[in-house]
Amino acid sequence: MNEQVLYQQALQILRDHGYKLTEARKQVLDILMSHAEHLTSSDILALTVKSDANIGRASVFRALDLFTDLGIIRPIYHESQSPHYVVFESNGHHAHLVCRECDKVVDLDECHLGELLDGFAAEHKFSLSGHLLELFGVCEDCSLHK
Amino acid sequence: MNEQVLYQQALQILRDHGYKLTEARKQVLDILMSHAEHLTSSDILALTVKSDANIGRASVFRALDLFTDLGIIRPIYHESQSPHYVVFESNGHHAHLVCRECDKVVDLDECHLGELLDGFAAEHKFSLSGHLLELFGVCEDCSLHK
DNA sequence: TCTCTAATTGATACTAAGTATCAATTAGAG
DNA sequence: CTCTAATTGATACTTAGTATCAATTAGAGA
Ligand SMILES: [Mn+2]
Ligand SMILES: [Mn+2]
Ligand SMILES: [Zn+2]
Ligand SMILES: [Zn+2]
Repeated sequence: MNEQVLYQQALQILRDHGYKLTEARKQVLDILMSHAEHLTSSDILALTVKSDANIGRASVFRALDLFTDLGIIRPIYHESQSPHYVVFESNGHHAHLVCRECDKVVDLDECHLGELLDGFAAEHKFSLSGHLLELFGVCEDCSLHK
Repeated sequence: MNEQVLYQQALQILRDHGYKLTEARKQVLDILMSHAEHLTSSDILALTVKSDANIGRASVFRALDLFTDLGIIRPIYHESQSPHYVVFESNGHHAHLVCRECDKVVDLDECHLGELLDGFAAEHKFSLSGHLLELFGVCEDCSLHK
């Protein structure tokens, strides 16, 4: 999906939840959306400071936490490094092939769960050994208690 | 699956890769296997020291890294806490329902990807908004280069 | 069972990711 | 334009995780 569209959608999510569209948040969003790679918080911090030296480190971490809470991004954890951030498509999908040897991460677009395991693995010449699937949503308790 | 079996399987994986079955590793493994919850590294460190005060902090972290490399466990990242560790079944499966409001995590046994999205969500009264699927294996390059 | 050594360990000091605090600034409602 | 609650940047701090290194040990081989 177009990064400009994702960026606008994210701004809308912030507005919808009553958060202010501050310079720091826009800068961090912009960096997240304009990098296809999975950036670490340190990467993001460095890039943000580089593009606007006035932005403080705490605000960058605060933005990442906020975007994560809002489901715009998600930290993932590969190796023992610090977390990398993944931008969700607006359909909330994100699928990876992760190599256990070299930690290469291949993004899978348009995942259709049914055919996934065999189909994508074959397509990318991966030999699979396992998977972790996380479904995000709202539980019954939380739906009721508000 | 039986925790005793998982424990023995893990020991076998260590042996198969030529790692020594040291007291520190066995203690950490034991704690991982005997707790169904998702423990953080701090939890695991505290429990290990509690059950054997001779074990050093570095060895606990080293064991977690090693087990992760070997695919026995996997760190997951919810909220901005430090990572929690997940023990993989021997089939390499692990699936969660994660509530975006309260961060509750529900384990899904026996996931069959096809029916998952709708079936499990309905069963657990979750309203889904997205998912992250990670397939682990070995990429073509790594298969060839060794 | 004993020997030998590479692998591993625990203790310790260190690094750096992430957080708490707080006075100063600002988005944006009215 | 005014006003104020939300947010910020600077800074100090906490703490998860790591690097180092001399001491110990698992377990292969004799
Ligand atoms: Mn990705
Ligand atoms: Mn689980
Ligand atoms: Zn690879
Ligand atoms: Zn909930």
